[in-house]
Amino acid sequence: MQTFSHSLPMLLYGTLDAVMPRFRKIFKKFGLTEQQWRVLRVLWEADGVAFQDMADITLIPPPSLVGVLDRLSAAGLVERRRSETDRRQVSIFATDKGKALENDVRPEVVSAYVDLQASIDADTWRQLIAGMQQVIETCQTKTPKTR
Amino acid sequence: MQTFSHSLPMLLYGTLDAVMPRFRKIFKKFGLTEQQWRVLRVLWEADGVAFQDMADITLIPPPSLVGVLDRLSAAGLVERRRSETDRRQVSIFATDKGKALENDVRPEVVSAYVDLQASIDADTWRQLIAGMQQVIETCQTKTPKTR
DNA sequence: TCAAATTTATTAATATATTAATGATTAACA
DNA sequence: TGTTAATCATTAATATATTAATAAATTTGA
Repeated sequence: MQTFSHSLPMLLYGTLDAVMPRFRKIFKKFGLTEQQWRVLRVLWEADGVAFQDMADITLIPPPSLVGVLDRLSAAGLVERRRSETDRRQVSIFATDKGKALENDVRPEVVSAYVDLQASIDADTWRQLIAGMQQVIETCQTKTPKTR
Repeated sequence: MQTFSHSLPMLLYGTLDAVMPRFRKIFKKFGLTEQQWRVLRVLWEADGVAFQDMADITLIPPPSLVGVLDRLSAAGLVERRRSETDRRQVSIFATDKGKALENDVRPEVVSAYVDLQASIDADTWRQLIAGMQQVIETCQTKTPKTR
C-alpha cells in the first residue's frame, strides 16, 4: 500500500486533511464555510472582483461559486453587481457587514497559520511551496487553459 | 493576493487541480470516479479490507465511503461481507468483474503518473513528497486521532 | 446588417465532503 | 448478570465538486 499512500495525489489530499480541520474550526466559529471564507478573504484585499476572477483566485469552480455567493448574499455578507458595459458579467462586493468580519476572523486564521508554519522546518517549508509551484507551472504549460 | 494564493492550503488545492484532471479522464474512460478508483486500487493490492481501514487508506470519510461502496456494489465491482465474529464490522471484497478492471485501468494510470513524475526535477519531487510527509506527521502528533 | 459563433453566469444531475445523529451490536464493569 | 458506555456502519442535512447543458448577451464575419 506504500506506493499508493505515498503517491503525489494521496499525499496532497492527506496534507489537506491534516492541515484544514484547525482552520475550518475557526471559520465555523463565525458561521463561515471554507469556501465562503476564501471569497471574503479575496474581497477584503481588493473589493469588487469579477465572477470569473473570483473563481480563478479562490479555485472554486464556477458552478460551485454560484451557490457560495447565493449563501453569502443571503447572509448579507456580499452582493452581486452586473456590469453596465457588458451585462453578462457580474462583479462581487463585500457589504459593510462582510467587511466588518475581517477584524474578527482574520487574526485567528493568521495566528493558526503562523503556528502551522512555525511547526515545520523553514527549509522544508520553502521547498514544499516551491515544489508545488513548479508542479502547477509545469502542468499548465503542458495543458494550457481553454479559456 | 500573493499571500493568499501562495499559502500552503491554496497551493495544495492548486496542485491537485493541476494534476488530477488527467487522471480523472482515464477513470472516466472506464466508468469510474476518482473515489471508486481509490477503493479498487486498494482491493487490487490486498483484497478483503475492513470498512474503517478502507476509509483510512483511501482518505474517503466514512459517510462518503458508504455511497461510494453502494455505487460500486450496484455496478457489480465490489461486495460487502459482514464479520461473523463482530457483526458491526464490514469488509469489502472485489468481485471477479472488479478484479478484471485492473489490467485495463492501472497501466494507463501508471503511465500518466510516470509522465507526471518525469516532468518534474527529481530533487524537487523528493523534497515535495518529504515535505508533505513531514507536515502530516507534525499535525497528527499535535492532534492525535480520536479513534 | 444580420445570422452564426462565442462568451458569461447560471441551471441541472449526480457524486462527494462535512458534521451531527442514529440503530445495532459489543465491551466494560459494578 | 444486567446495565451503561463505547464502537461501528449508516442515515440525515447541508454544502461543494464535477460535467454537461442552457439562456442571455456580445462578438464576429460575410
